[in-house]
Amino acid sequence: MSSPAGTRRAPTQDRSRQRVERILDAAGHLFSEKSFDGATTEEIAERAGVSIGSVYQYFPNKEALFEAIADQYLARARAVFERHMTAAAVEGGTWDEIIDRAIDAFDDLQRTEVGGRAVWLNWARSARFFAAGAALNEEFAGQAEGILAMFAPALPVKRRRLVATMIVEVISAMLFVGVRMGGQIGPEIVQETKVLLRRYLEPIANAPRRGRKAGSGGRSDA
Amino acid sequence: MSSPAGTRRAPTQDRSRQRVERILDAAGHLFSEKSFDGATTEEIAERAGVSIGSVYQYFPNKEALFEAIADQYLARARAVFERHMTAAAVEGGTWDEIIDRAIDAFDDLQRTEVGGRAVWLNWARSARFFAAGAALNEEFAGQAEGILAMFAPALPVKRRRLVATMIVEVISAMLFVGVRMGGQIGPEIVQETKVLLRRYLEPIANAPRRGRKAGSGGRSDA
DNA sequence: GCAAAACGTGAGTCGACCCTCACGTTTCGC
DNA sequence: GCGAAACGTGAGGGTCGACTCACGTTTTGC
Repeated sequence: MSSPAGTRRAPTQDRSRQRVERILDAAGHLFSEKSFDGATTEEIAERAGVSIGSVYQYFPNKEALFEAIADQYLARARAVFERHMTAAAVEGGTWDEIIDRAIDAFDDLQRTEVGGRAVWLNWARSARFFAAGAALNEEFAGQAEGILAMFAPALPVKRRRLVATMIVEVISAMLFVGVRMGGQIGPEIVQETKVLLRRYLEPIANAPRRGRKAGSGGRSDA
Repeated sequence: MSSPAGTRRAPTQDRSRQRVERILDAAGHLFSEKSFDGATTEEIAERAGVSIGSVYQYFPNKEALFEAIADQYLARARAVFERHMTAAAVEGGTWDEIIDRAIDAFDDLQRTEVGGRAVWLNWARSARFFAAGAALNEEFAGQAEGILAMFAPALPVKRRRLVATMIVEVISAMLFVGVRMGGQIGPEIVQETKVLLRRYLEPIANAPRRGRKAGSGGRSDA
């Protein structure tokens, strides 16, 4: 994902590394405020307190800026998500707690990471950015599937995929609402999303966690 | 919403009315395939089989094209939605049937109306189009609230608004998935969305329809 | 049939924006 | 301290795309 044609110098000094950070931060803000096409490279440079030439010193073109942001966000999302999930697994959390943690993790991430808004706003647009978005959804759907496999082993594999997709889409929708609302999601929306997913998933698996065989008292979930 | 500054001639002959139709159709397709910024006016004219001059004969600028599409879509959405809802009310449908009908209505609409994809893809982007999107969500949330008032009178007003918002957001998410998938939503996603909403709304109101007092056996729904 | 109005055309204008490059400045290695 | 490498700059080139306008064609009203 790093510049096949038109490679640029990689920053080696501290000064330049900080500048690259500032550029990416400015780009993230502007891409989420005005969309990829709406933001100009000039604006990005200005907001970063840098000349336009400096931007192109490290990024071959405008799209590379977006890709760098998407990569950063993906990495952070992966880390945050995994941290929450393994913590929940190790601490022996209940099903409900897993859901709550997942939603809180994304809420946190969205609240602290500007790149997230930029990515969620722009990834569905043209075929150009489809890759980044598809990677995100694949990533998360895969994680969700893994968790479903743990907590609802009786669920048929094919249906497991569908349920995982629904979970990811609902959470995506919540994040998108955040983008629409200018970056922050109201806490009552977050809370209600937990309710929504709990009720959806309740019939699928409500046993505490492994050991007990799934299906004891649980519905069949056609 | 129709051109305050830079007004253009309104088509009076049949020939020109058909041309305007073709232009809007082409614009709808291109806006949903390549986004508002991605589509050029030249392309739109070409796809409509019309010269660029003809486009500007009836629309003062590119944004006016989008606004016209949004208006058309809003009108059709309102009509389809109301038709389904009043039919359900008159025929004395159950709670579940109302949900199914609502989802089917949107699915239908999205499947037949190109403007829908254009609107859903582009409305959240810049502040320019926020109005159209806000109008849509207001419209639908209001409708949902009305139905909730009918079927779940015990639900506090404040919470009713939140639940209505969640319903609209979930359905929006489904429509957005359709846009991502190139225009069509898989039937299994549609089906699963019904399941999702049914389970979410089940504790809120599952009495058949008025007459019986709400809350008979139903949970309190904190 | 004819004038007038409506309609249709597309080469051309104008501004915006991505990106380059030749030249100046700072940091590094020794 | 000094040469070299890395870094920083911003005016300007080149392209692209929204929009215009002067002129030709079709339809309408009578």
